[in-house]
Amino acid sequence: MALSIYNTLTGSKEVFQPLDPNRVTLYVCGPTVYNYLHIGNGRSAVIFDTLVRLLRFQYDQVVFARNITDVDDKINQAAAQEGISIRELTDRYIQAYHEDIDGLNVALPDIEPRATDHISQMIAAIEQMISAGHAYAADGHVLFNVPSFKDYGKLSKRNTDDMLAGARVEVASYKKDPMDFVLWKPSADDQPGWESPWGRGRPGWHIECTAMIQAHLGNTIDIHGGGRDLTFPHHENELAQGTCCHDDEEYVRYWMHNGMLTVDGEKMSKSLGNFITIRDALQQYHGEHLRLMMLSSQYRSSLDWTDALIKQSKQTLDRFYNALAEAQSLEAKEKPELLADFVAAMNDDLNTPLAIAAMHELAGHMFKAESDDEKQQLKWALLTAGDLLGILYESPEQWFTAASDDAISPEAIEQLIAERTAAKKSKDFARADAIRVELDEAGVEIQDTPEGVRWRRKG
RNA sequence: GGCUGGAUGGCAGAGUGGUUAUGCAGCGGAUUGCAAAUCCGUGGACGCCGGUUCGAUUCCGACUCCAGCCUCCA
Repeated sequence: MALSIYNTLTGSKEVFQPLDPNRVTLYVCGPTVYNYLHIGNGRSAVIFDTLVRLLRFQYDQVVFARNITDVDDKINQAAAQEGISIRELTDRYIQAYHEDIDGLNVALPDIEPRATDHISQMIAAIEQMISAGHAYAADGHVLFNVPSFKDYGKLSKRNTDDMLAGARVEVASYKKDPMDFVLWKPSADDQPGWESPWGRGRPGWHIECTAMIQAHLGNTIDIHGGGRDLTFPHHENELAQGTCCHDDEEYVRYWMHNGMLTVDGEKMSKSLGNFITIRDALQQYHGEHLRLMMLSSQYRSSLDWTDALIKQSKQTLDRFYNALAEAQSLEAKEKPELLADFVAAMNDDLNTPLAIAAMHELAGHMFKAESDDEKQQLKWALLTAGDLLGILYESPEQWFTAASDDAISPEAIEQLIAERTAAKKSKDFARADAIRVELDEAGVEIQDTPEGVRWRRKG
C-alpha cells in the first residue's frame, strides 16, 4: 500500500513517488524565533515529525530539513528593545524551541539551517534571478517581478487580478508591478544588515527557504510542508523564486499544508495574541496527551483546542497503556500483518484518526488475547504503531505511577495498600474502603487484580 | 468583497451511491466484598432546499453558517 499525499498544488490526493526512489527529500518551514512557540506551531511540528517517522519507516534514506528564521523585522525590533544582537536573542529562543518540541517528542531534523548562515546563497540566488530577467534592483531594493512568472497564483489558487481588486495597501513607487515582492531590502545603520551588490541590506522573507533548499537538498525537492497560512504569500512566492532561480526546473513536487489550531473556534496566532505557548501547555499537561490530541484529527482539518479534547486523549492513552500492561513482562514479537490497517490509514494522506482507530482494535484484541504468543505480537504492533505516531514511549508502569513533586510517595502508598489488604483479610471492609478513599483523595486509584493489587495515579 | 476549505449521533472524529467506523460519555448485564480495569449487549447522525438516480449522508446546483488566506503568522 503506497503512501498518498494531498498536494496543495494540484488540489488532489496523489500517490507519492520520490524523484529518487531511494532518497526522499523534504523541507518544512520552521519558526521565526523571537519569542516562545505556541501550540499551533507545535501542531505543525508534530504533524511533520509524524510524516517523517512514516517516511523513514518505508524509505531507506530520508533527508529532512527544517529551517530557523533568525532574521526578520520582528526579531530586529525585539533585539533592539533589549539592546542585544539578533544572534543573542535568537540563540535564546532557539534553545527554548528545542526544549519545547522535545516535550512533544518531536525529533530534530537532519538539517536545521539558519537564515543568517545562508546570506551569500541568498545573494547568489537573487543575482541569478536578476540575470534571468525575473528580478530587478530599484531604490536599494531587489524585487521579484511577478508578471515574469506565468504560473504565479497556481499554488494558492488565486489570480493577480482578484488580488489587486481587493488590495487596500498602497503600492511602493519603485515597484514595476503592484504584485512584485521584495527579495532584498536596504538596512538603516542601526539595523542588522549584510553587504551586497545592492548595498548594505537584509533579505526579504521568502528567499531564505529557496536558498537553503538549494544549498542543502537540491534544485528539486519531494515535499515542502508548512501551515496552511503560509500558502500565500510565502509559498506562492517561494515557488516563483525557486522555479525562476534555476531555469524553470521543478521546485517542489508535493506541497503539504496543515490546518490551523483554533481556540474557541478562532485561529491561534501571534498577532491575535490569543496564543498558548507550548511551554505553558507542558506545565499543565503531559506532552504525550498533547501530541495525541494534535493527531486526533486529520492534519488538513483545523483543530479546536479544548481541555475536554486533551482529557479524551489522556483516556485513549490510558487504554493503550492498559493494553500494554497485559503484556508487560513479555517480549514483543514482530507480526507485520497486525499493522496493516494502521499503516494503510497512515499511508492515506496521514489519516491519523483512522490509524488511532486501528490501534483501538489492537488494544481490544490484547484484552481478549489468551495466548502469550498473541499478546507478544499485539505488543509489537501497538508499540510500532505508537512509535510511528510518537506516543507510547513509556512503560505502562511509568505511565501510571509517575508523580508530580508534591504527590504522595510510592512508599506511603504501599504502606496504605498493605494496611488495606490486612483489613480485607479480616473482612473489615469499612476500614479497607476508608483507605481506598484516602488514597483516592491523594490521587491514587487502587485495582484489585488476579495478580494482586495495582495502583496508579489519576490526573 | 474575492479566493480556498468545511458543516456527520451528547462530545471528538473516520468513511461510504444501497449492508449505517472508532473512542469517550449514557443505558443494561458479566466480573468484584464494594470498586477500578476489562468483557458482552444497547440507543443515537449525516446543516438547509432542490436536482440526478430504482435508491444520496455520499454525486450536481443554490442557500445558510463556520474557518483560513487576501497584511506578519505553523
